[in-house]
Amino acid sequence: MLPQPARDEIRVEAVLQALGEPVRLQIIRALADAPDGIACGEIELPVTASTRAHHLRILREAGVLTTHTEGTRRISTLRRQDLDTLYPGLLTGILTARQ
Amino acid sequence: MLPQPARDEIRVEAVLQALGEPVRLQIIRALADAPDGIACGEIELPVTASTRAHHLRILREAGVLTTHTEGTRRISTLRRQDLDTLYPGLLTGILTARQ
DNA sequence: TTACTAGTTCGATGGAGATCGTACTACGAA
DNA sequence: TTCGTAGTACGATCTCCATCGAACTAGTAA
Repeated sequence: MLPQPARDEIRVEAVLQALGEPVRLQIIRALADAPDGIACGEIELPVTASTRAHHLRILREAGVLTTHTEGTRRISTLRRQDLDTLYPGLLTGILTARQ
Repeated sequence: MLPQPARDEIRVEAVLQALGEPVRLQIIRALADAPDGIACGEIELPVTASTRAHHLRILREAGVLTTHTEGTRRISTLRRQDLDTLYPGLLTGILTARQ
């Protein structure tokens, strides 16, 4: 598992800043549809692989998602329980807002 | 009342981007403590008046707060009901996260 | 009128960060 | 081993935006 903040190290400023970017919001929505996680490359995004890796790092370091390795692939999963515990309703509020 | 988006014009991207900035989050927290609104100048912020006005405009145009004029003062209020309707739990999630 | 106060707008600046290409690592298959 | 694939790290660039000072508007008071 790649380095990430513990639940009590997650700061709401970092979470909101991480979510306030269109590409990263797209990633979050893709992850929300994949409860068992998804490989980075499988998310359709209008950016190159290196930019994608950059955004995933931001999200991971903010505590929004967790990443573990399976062979050459890296599976990312929403830290839904941690976020729901810290900020009840936040994630749901964002995800249900999908038009 | 200053120009602001109607409830159905509020976009979650704009809201999250507006909230993902430390000074603006500080403003939101001050507003949350003042249900009847508060004059911009009364919020303690580590920025000049013009920067303050800039942030308030961002928040207003995103649909997070509403502003009306009382004499020379501009009173800002959280659009709590609109936000709760659109993104139930989001605001509460953020505000209860205050350390 | 004049003066003061509250706040906005404008233009400029500086810094942060989104983006990319390239080089790199790590794993799996042939 | 060699090759291909998945993904990351680094350095450079470029755009966005937070910030400021200065000028401006509008209301209030003397």
